[in-house]
Amino acid sequence: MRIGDLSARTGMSVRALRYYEEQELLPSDRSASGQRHYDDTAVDRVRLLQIFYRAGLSSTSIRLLLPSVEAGTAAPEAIEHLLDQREALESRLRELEAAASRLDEVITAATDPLQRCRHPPTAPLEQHSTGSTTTARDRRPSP
Amino acid sequence: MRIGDLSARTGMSVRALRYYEEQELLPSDRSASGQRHYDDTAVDRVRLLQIFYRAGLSSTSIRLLLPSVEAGTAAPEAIEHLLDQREALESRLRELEAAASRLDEVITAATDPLQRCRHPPTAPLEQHSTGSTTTARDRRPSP
DNA sequence: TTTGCCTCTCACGTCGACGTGAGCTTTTAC
DNA sequence: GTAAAAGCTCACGTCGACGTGAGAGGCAAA
Repeated sequence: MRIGDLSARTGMSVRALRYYEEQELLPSDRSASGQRHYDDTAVDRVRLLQIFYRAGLSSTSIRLLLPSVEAGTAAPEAIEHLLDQREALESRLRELEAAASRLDEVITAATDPLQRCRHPPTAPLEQHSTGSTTTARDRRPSP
Repeated sequence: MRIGDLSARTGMSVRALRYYEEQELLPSDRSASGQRHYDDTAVDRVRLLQIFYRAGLSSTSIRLLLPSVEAGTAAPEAIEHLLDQREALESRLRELEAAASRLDEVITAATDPLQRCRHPPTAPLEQHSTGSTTTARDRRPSP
């Protein structure tokens, strides 16, 4: 398939796909006239790239990660990097949970029809309960 | 306190604090000569801002959120925005979990000393088990 | 008053993942 | 055979949260 087909099948722009190749994340065969050609595995590759990009990883990190992910194994230095990235993801997860927790407090207070008691309206920097983050979801009024 | 003190107490750069004021997120009193002065509540405010910034919210979103968070309640349109941001956080959480899950697979396979059976080395785009994300953590060898 | 640190306001620089033409060649459809 | 559609390579633009001087003024101690 050519780049337009890959774009259609992955939802990524043609520009993005060329950018991935430039970053050595998405190799391509070239026809005699220079056009890029991909096989079906490229679709999965692009989706894998998107998983990492959307998680906030940089091109460089992904480039370091890819061989291990593809091979299903890793050299010792690669493992170090894997663990570093895993820890970074974990701390970003906790940051997101902290923000979600704050939003949940406000949403709960703002959508509670009974307006319970008179808590101090905003307890500054409350110890975030290390529990789950499933507090004030799905409260959007059904229209 | 002046801006240097606030910087020291929050860990944020002086430039960042001025930027927050520019974004109407951190008001300040000004002395006759134009220097910024803050009271103690500013420390909590900055920390709250960081919670949202680190979660990936934009200045604009935070500006819309802040009144509700401070007041502990919200107008109907504000509630809409609260729910939008909450949903955005949720989907970003899921993206992070997807990436973490992929890394865990690789880490497990790469650090497992027994190299279990002969799974296909990389199952392309496996259905991510909707369960928790606590699979292959804390495997870093104690040095 | 001088030293030294802090603060002020412009205002340009950065970095990363693409967007967006410009100008040209290749492939496809009729 | 020709025109539209798709591809190619530069190469500059973008956006957001600050970093980084430049140049000038403010403030407490000696």
